[in-house]
Amino acid sequence: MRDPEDAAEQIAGLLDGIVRRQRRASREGFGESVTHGQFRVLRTLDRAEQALRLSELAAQLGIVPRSATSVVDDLEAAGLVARQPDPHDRRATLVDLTPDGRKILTTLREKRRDVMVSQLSRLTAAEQQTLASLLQRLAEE
Amino acid sequence: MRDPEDAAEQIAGLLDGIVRRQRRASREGFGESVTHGQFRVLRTLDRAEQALRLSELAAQLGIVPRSATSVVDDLEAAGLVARQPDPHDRRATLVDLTPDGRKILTTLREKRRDVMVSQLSRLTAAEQQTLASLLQRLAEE
DNA sequence: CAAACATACTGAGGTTAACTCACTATGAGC
DNA sequence: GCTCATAGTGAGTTAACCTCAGTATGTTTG
Repeated sequence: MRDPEDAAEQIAGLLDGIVRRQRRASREGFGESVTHGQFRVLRTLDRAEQALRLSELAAQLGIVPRSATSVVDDLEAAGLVARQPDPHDRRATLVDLTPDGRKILTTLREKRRDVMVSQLSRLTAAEQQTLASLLQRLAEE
Repeated sequence: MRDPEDAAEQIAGLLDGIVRRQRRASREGFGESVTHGQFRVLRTLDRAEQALRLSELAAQLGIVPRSATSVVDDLEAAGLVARQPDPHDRRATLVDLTPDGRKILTTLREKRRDVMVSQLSRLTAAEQQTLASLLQRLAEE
């Protein structure tokens, strides 16, 4: 066989394929409501449990601040997040979930979980646990 | 109440983050030469070990044929793949790697492997093996 | 065997999720 | 008070997808 893919190559390819499929399924599942990128913002804000500066939000998402501005624009127009000035720094704006945003996030999480279930059900609970912890270590900074 | 992410949610998020980071690193690593999408085409053709119809290529990539056309256009312009008419069906075109394409693929694989090494080195060889096999099962149709 | 249907590719144009570069407003250090 | 750094955004670009419609060719069938 020609030049077999080594472990790194193979894992990279598998990750890529799985995420690709999962992403597509999410898009269908989410329907018109919210894009994947918007979902990531909602989830990040929820996890923060407080309003975040736009730049801090961007950092947590791993994107540049300018990109976060656009996503927040759309979410704000949809009434799912709100901007407010940072009282301590007039350059900064704080972004937080609105009640509507919080509500829709719950729904989306359920949909996304449903989407993953068909794939994940091929693994036992113990295997899922193992997978999660391995991925966790991969994901660390 | 804030409903901790269950296993599916958590795994989905981790996969997403890892691939995002890996993709960005690849982009930097690949430099000007070839995009991620183009790399996927080269890899698929190489794995096939023969020329593929454009539609078959698209199917293996999990994209619609129209999208494959564009990637192949660019790769052909760069001299990394070649189109030739299918002798058995004048509607179809066969796509195959050129020697240049094959050569660059080797280089790219090395770069991509390097990119993953820093992440993957956090796992032992045995853990990498486990991870690969779990992902393999997730990735099955 | 011609009409109807199916398949293979591509032109035109749109979307998502990023990016850079350059700008304004504000804050901080000397 | 001047200089430099930081926060956000306008303008414009890119990659990687998508759909819809069109042309050319193959397949089936009445």
